[in-house]
Amino acid sequence: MATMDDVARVAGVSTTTVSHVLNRTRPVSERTTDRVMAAIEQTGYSQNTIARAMARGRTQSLGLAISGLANPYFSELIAAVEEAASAAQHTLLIADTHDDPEHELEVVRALVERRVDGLLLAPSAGAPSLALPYLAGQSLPVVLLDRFVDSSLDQIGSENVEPTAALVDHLVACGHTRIGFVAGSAELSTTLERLAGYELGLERGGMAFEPALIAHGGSQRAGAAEATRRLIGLAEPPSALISGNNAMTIGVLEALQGLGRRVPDDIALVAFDDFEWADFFSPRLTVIAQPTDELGLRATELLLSRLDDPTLEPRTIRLPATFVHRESCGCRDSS
Amino acid sequence: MATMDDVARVAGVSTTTVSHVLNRTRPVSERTTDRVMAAIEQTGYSQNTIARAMARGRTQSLGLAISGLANPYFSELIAAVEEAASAAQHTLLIADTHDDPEHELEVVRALVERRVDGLLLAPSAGAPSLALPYLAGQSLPVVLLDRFVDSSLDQIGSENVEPTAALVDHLVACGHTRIGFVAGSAELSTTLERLAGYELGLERGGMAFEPALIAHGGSQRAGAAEATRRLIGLAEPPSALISGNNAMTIGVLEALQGLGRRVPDDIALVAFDDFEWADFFSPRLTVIAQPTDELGLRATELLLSRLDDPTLEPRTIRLPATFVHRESCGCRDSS
DNA sequence: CTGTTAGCGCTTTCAG
DNA sequence: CTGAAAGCGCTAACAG
Repeated sequence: MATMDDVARVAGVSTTTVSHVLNRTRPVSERTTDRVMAAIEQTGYSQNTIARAMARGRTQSLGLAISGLANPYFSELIAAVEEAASAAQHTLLIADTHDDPEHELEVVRALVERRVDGLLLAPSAGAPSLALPYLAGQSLPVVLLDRFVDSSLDQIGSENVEPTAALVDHLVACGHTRIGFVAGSAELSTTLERLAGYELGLERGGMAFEPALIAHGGSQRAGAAEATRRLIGLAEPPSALISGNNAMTIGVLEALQGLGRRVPDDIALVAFDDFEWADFFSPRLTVIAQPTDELGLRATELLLSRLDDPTLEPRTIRLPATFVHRESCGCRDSS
Repeated sequence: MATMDDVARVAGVSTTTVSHVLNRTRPVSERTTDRVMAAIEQTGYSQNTIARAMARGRTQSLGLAISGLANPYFSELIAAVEEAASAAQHTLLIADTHDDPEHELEVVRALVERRVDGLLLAPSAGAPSLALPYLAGQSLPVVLLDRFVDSSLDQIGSENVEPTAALVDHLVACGHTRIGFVAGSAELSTTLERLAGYELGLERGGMAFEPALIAHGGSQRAGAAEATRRLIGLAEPPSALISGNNAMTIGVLEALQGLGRRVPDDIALVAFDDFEWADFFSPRLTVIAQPTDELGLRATELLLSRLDDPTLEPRTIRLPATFVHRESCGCRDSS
């Protein structure tokens, strides 16, 4: 594979000059430029990012470590981050943490070893004891995504409390009095906040908080199915369910179908997180939609700005999420 | 950030030795090993993949260039490839071609510039005139995924003809006589093959082939919605529809809903490609499911084997796809 | 069992 | 407007 030296030789100039025409980093006469371009063409030269990174001390790449790459929420996030990154001339390296602290540490380490210039991380519940301490020793710009765990770092995510409360408000308005909540992993800040929103909604609706109506679904599909079965198996089962995130929503529906309960005829269901296809399948889910595009864009901007100026004060940003009214709540009003 | 020299200095050995203990690439006394490990700990040393790649002439990474990262079919593929790659100690660099020849060339070039050791590519329709010729000049091991375009390269994908014919067979068995087909981009091999399967099924069912019943949906959701409207608008509209891939299936349903046609009551629908959640939403889609996991695994093995031995003859592999009977076909039989 | 040394392919002073 | 030369941090002969 042709190197810069090959190009220089063919063009009859120094590698310095080749480098400068490639990077437009100092004026080069038109004649020389042409010769170099011709030589590049002729040799089929292709830049070597590795060597360049080595010489410059930065890779012009960003790392993105999240869980469940296939999760539609994260897919949209990836697309947005990728776009923002490449607009700023950065490549994106993506890794899946599997939401497991050990694995997370491993992939974060891999990203560091690849010398990404900055890192976007959706921290797992165990991050504060593994990945984050590791990162603290690496002097690498980091922004935390989705979940809030360390205010000494830049963090960005959605509003959780009020939107979840809005879900409850709506169900209450629909006449429900027993509302079950399929919650995520208890260690995640999002879970805690959505639970707080659930309680807030209950309170606003003048309803008693009943611990038995909360079932932990572990943020994953299987756990949510399990949790749903527990809720439905209650002596006084809920007449409406709230699912804490999109992966769990699939699990809830799976369980409901297994139990022969139809949505919304037999039971109402609303959820946190939207699906791209939610309008075209039934039950048509009433949900809270996160502003994933903006989340990805702003997160990347946050990171890039810190690369620019590492002395910036840590920032925490909350973006609003919106209520999308469809039919799984079983009401006809547009509350 | 600590370098190997720092570690060597602290441990009181040469960098050579540090390198060798890190890579287990030649015996080192236990005592020395311990000193080195301690020094690594103490300095917080983290390997530098960039420098290592530079010195070794390979990056221990593979590139994956596909379109529609969010597409569930590709998401599963990514997961499988990633797993196989990391099992073989390779990092995966993922890029989205957007199924656009120009953009594809750009991302393929970016991957080459990052010096991936090998490349997995789901070629766009225009690949033979841009990305492939470029790659031909790069002496980089490549395997083509999903779509077949160049038998001088390794290629792997699913069976398309017979499975699509099976979809038709089933609809015929359900009593349908006018079956519409929402086809993908006309330049893709998958589209051609699925069309061939459609015709084959028609023929086996003793039905006339009617060009008007084929509408090109451009492989994307929007185009498929459009195509569906054309089909439904026919003087003699079809009583059953076949969608050529998962992105288009969403578009078909979108259009059908807009037209107030219910599946399967007003019209039957079957599709190529399965969805993870297809069992829990209605219409419950009857589909052909591709063996995405195996596709990803085998594709990666193909690539790794070629890295091992570049002289191998090019191989073309077809994997079977399976019929999954649910309810959108509107029949109760389990044909 | 360990160290010396010569690069890998590029960027970037410093000098003309 | 152009070049020489010194690295960037690591690996891998080669030598002991």
